[in-house]
Amino acid sequence: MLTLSEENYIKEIYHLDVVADKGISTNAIANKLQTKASSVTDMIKKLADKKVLIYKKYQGVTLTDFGKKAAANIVRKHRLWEVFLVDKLQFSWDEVHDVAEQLEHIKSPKLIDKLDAFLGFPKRDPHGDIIPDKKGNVQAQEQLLLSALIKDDIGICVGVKDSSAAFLQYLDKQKIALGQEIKVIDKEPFDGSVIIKTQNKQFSVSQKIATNLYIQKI
Amino acid sequence: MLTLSEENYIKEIYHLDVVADKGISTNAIANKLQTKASSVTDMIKKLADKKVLIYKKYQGVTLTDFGKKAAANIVRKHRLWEVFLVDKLQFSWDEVHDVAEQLEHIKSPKLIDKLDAFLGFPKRDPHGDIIPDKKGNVQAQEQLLLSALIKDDIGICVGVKDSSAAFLQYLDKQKIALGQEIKVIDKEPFDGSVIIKTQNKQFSVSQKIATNLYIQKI
DNA sequence: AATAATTTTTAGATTAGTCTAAAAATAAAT
DNA sequence: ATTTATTTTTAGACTAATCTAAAAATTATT
Ligand SMILES: [Mn+2]
Ligand SMILES: [Mn+2]
Ligand SMILES: [Mn+2]
Ligand SMILES: [Mn+2]
Repeated sequence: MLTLSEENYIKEIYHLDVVADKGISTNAIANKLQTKASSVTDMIKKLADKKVLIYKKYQGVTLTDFGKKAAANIVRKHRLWEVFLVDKLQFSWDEVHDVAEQLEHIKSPKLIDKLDAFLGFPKRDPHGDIIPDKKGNVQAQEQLLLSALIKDDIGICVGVKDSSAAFLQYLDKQKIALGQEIKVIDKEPFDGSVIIKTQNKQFSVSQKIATNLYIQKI
Repeated sequence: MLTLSEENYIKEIYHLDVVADKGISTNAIANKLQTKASSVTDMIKKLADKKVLIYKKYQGVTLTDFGKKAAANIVRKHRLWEVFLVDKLQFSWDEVHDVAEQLEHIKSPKLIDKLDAFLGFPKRDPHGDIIPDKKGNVQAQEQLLLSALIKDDIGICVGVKDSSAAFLQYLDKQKIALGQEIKVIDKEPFDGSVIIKTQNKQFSVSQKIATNLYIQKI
């Protein structure tokens, strides 16, 4: 059985694992978890003992298959709870994360199965992130950042890379929601900003916005 | 802010407080929480520092108003989650307690308000226990144990005193559910058993059953 | 290749929550 | 009113999770 702290470490390592291909460094973990490197070293030793990850001194860590499954399950719970909060309890998408951080640690396989069914077996969470299935598998997703599109490309807005409240509230303000169609009218090479058209309105978004919004081309 | 352990102590003391009128003894708490008396002594000192309860050496403890409110809030959360599990996720009433023990510690006032509304502001949990309101007040309830009724009394089954899975499953087997009408046909003084009629069936229940079922006379 | 900078690990402390065993206080029984 | 039994508290120890400061290893730079 994993403790709450162990679960948080595993989940963060899992998220870091998606991008990196080498071992995940002690410092990278410490930054994400807002702890000190020395604390991370202590914890990864414990997690290595528990066969959750492979650790060689100074080489960083990689999750074992067991560790990956455990992590995917926590992510699954986190995202299902986020769907619950938004779909059933009318939370807005910028206020669900902290509560889901707590709910993801509730231990009851039955609860998650029933919640999944109650929600209608959702595929994505309110931020467009894919919900891992019961076995820990994550559906591949062919999506691009808005910044990767070119003039005249059309796509559906399917997710956010940054899911901070600030960014989500910006999107709300601009009436950009997931599921919505977006057309790239033009791009400004100088500052990377993108002129888009959505809901019959045409306006410019900065590069920072464009590199944090996932689009599925159609 | 209270830790998970502190919350569990407070909640148990609150439950013990309802019955006893003197201070709650160290041993009573230790028994309920399955810990040692020495651990309880340590914890109640900490809780006294936090103004949750009054503690005088060897005299047991009593909750302060602040402590009572905190406890009622945990109980409120526990019971609302139980309603959610039964009403929305189709759990049976004998399998919700352990999950609710975890969910009751989720910290988010907004979550509980929204959950309460989502559930239609229930007054009682699946075991017939009154759900404290937001301010920590508990509605008075005029209910008797089945064992306190006499021949020809009629009432509605409104709650259980023992909510162990074993007892709840017994009730399921006998098709005794909350909200149901029960008539006392006769009582056997020798062993305290009670002959009841419900749903057109007439049968005898033991004293143990009769002292664990709450009835509201009509 | 040697030196400097950075990262990672170790050593030692701290806090929360728990335990066992012994001491002290209270309650019960002679 | 003593003695005995029970309850409660204290003293000291343990584990989990964290920290600071120092040592060791790795990486980057001259
Ligand atoms: Mn989230
Ligand atoms: Mn999310
Ligand atoms: Mn319960
Ligand atoms: Mn209940």
